[in-house]
Amino acid sequence: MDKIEREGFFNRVYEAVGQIPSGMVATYGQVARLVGAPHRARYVGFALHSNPLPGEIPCHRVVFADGRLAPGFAFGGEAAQRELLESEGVHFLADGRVDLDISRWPAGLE
DNA sequence: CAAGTGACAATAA
DNA sequence: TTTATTGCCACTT
Repeated sequence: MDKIEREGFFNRVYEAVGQIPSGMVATYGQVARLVGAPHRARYVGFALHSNPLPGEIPCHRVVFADGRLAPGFAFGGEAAQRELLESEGVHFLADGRVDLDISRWPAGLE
């Protein structure tokens, strides 16, 4: 937890996302806050896109504040992501959104 | 060096 | 209620 701060705020995002357990999802804003960037939500997603670090960064576990996914993700679409998250054990709403009420990773953060 | 861009979030209409 | 716009701040060109 000390070596992470190299020069990239990105690396912190990677760490935070990498700590998301299966069956859980974190929102960009939450990850941003965890890395110490309450208003850098945009950049959190940018970090994942810029440097996917395949295998180290479960981007599919990161969703919008509404529990929604990006309108044109990379895995093949939001639908593919839904399947993937369901496979992890994440609950979904009828609206196609993640059930942040239970699948929210920083449970108890507040 | 300056301007543009971007997997979001919050507020306004 | 949903849709549109603005603001954020670091990285890219």
